Amino acid sequence: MPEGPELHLASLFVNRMCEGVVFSGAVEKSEVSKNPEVPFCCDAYCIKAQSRGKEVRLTLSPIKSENYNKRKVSKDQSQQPMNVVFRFGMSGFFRFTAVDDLPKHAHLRFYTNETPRKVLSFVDPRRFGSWQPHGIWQPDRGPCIMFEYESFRENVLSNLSDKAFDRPICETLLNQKYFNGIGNYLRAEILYRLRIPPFVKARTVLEGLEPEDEEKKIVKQEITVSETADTSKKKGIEAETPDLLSLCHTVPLEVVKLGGKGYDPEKADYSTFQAWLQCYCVNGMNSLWDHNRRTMWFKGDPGPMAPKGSKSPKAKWKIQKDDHDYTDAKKTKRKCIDKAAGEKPVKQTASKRVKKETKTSKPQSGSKTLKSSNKRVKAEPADEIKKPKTVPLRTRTNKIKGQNGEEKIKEKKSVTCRKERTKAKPQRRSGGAKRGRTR
DNA sequence: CGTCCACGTCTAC
DNA sequence: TAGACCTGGACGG
Repeated sequence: MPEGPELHLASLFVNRMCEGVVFSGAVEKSEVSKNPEVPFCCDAYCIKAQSRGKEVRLTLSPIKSENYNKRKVSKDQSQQPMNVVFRFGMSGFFRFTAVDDLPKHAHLRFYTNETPRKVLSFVDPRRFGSWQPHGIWQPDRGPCIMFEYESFRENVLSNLSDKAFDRPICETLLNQKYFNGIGNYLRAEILYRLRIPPFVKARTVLEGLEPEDEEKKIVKQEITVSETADTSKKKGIEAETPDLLSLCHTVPLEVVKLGGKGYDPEKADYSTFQAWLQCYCVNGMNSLWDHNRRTMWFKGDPGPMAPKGSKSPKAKWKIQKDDHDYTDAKKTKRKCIDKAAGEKPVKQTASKRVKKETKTSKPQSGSKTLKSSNKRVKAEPADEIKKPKTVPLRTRTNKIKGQNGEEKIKEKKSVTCRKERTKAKPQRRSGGAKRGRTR
């Protein structure tokens, strides 16, 4: 769930689920996690959450009450609240379940004092996420794009001489020192709204923007289009087009407004988010790897700083957007991709990506299948449903798969590129081997 | 069964 | 500017 909106939704989730709930005992960490233990233990405490950009902070507060902690009242050094700051990596999220339903990959757990007990878990399958006990907002991260808009804007515009702005705008947008909360799907959606070519120098795009941004009332932008149009007519004021920094604020807030649904293909209503996406993973859009080999989705011209010979990664699961068939759009599907890919991909992107050492590590926490293994209902009529649950959008009728198959066109070409993944073989065995590095 | 890809940092050459 | 760090889903053979 990891971009600003998802982190914020996670904080809302925690506050909603934990309101009035009393937690008790020690905080428990999974065996496999390399993150630090959280040295907090209390007979009765509550949990509150707050988000800032791509971080979430939980505050564990001992409950003062004669009912709780009575025996140690004398202990003047009564426990103080503790902050734990989380980063979600690529796959982190919070869950609140019965103890018996502890999710797989629940790496940090807070237990309630109920009976039966329940547990708030930080779940993180890939373990790229992290937490810091006694944590503070990471100092190098800038103001939150959603909830510290004015200082965010100020921070960017007063530092345009920083070499961070020498890079293509799409890469600078991932720099958390200036865009705390923007991630890969947001950069695509934001640039797409303004049709800004992603590989144009960031400074070029940003210089000239007004520091204040006073005239455009952010609130106004949340009104429906028609309404806005109306208003501007009445007042005779031309509704100003939001600039890039304004969209860095409002676009993420749109996702927050979608509610429980952010980027999370596992959720049942993932389709709501999918329907919201206009560019990221949308069929018909172009994509290229940026200089960090992150996929940049865009439409039209990539811009002058596009990595030469960059390939367009093969996207499976592209979203089909036929619904509103405004004019063109549609029919272009896939052709764009071919084009990008076709531009003589100069395999140069060297290779790398070896790995795959099948480690022997066992599924740490319990076996997923245990208890209610039947979770997956599989109600659908087997035979030919194709699994891609992620493609619920209508129109999957004909094309879909077939279109993917289209790769056959230049397949040989792509094949050659792929091929060169030679090199290194897994060294190091799994498990305990590495493990050094603290913090 | 093997390959590729994924919402993000981190840190060694 | 490359990997490293991880698991798992979608696909291809």
